[in-house]
Amino acid sequence: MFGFYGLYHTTMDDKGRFALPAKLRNVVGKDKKPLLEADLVLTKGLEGCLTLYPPEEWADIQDRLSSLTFTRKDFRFFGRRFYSSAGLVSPDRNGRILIPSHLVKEAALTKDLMVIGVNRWIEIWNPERYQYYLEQFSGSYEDVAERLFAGDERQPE
Amino acid sequence: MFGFYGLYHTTMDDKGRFALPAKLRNVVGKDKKPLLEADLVLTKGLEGCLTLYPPEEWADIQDRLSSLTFTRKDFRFFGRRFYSSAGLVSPDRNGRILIPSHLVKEAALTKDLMVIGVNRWIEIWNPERYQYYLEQFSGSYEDVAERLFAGDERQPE
DNA sequence: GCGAATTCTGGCAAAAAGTGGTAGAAAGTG
DNA sequence: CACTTTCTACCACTTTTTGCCAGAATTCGC
Repeated sequence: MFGFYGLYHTTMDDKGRFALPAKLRNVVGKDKKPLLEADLVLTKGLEGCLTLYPPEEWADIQDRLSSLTFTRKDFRFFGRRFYSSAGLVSPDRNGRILIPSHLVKEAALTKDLMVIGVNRWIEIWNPERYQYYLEQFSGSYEDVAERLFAGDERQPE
Repeated sequence: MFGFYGLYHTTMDDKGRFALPAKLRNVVGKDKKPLLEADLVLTKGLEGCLTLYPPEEWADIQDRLSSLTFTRKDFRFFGRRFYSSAGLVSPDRNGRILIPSHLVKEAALTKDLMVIGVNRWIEIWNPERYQYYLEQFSGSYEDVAERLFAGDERQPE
């Protein structure tokens, strides 16, 4: 029912902190509690962004990853990469989050940030990188929509 | 729910001690007790790193290994190599750990260390070696991720 | 359009983490 | 057995981090 929506522009200060946009901060779950209350997990996302997960969503991801066996080389690689680029963060009294410096580097973040709500999680992008990402896929928004809903008998609500 | 995350850069002094990054030191289990309280097991890991296990995780590994039969040549080899390079260590009052000198050699450690959290354990790397390891696999992060999450058909609520 | 409330931002101060060194204990050696 | 050397635990200082406060700016409601 509820989720994170929207696209926001914000800035990171010289300590690596950024203010979580209020619209995202106040999103609540079904228990009416803010989703971004205490401990969140910030991690390297796909296509070069950072992803911010609320606790429930993170637990879900960990469950799925726990089935990976570390006797396989590629899973070891993914595990190292994935967990080493994750970090527990929590908003301070002013709703700001400190981004670990190695993640700042991974996502090539500078002063200006783009923050987007993607339903169950939040993504943080370098605006230029996001722009570039969008351009690569430009024109295919409608195509993807059609493919996604192909064979889906339900009508959009 | 939570484990060891993140990537840290630290140094080893001339006695072979290194300060465990605070973010790793303070990780707690579900019983709210620090995972790295007393005795930890440090051992030769895969791909040329060292691995630091909290007690529970080590017990788990021991269980799994003990089910392997020692009548097989390769298991005997692995057992000898694995257990002989393991050692009990514990952080001093300042959160530093002394690395046994033979492990320093095994992992080709010098003054600068890279410490990463890999969920259930911690790995210690020679930074150059880790860099080299990453480069060997570069590009496969997104691939592995897609394979992992392939077949995930959940619809938004 | 104005006032009130909320959100944002820079800076500071207390607390925590990191670092080097030293003294006491244990181990090794003649 | 006594002496020397190595090892280990702890102490004290420095640096960094982090949580918090106060003022500025913006948004929202009336």
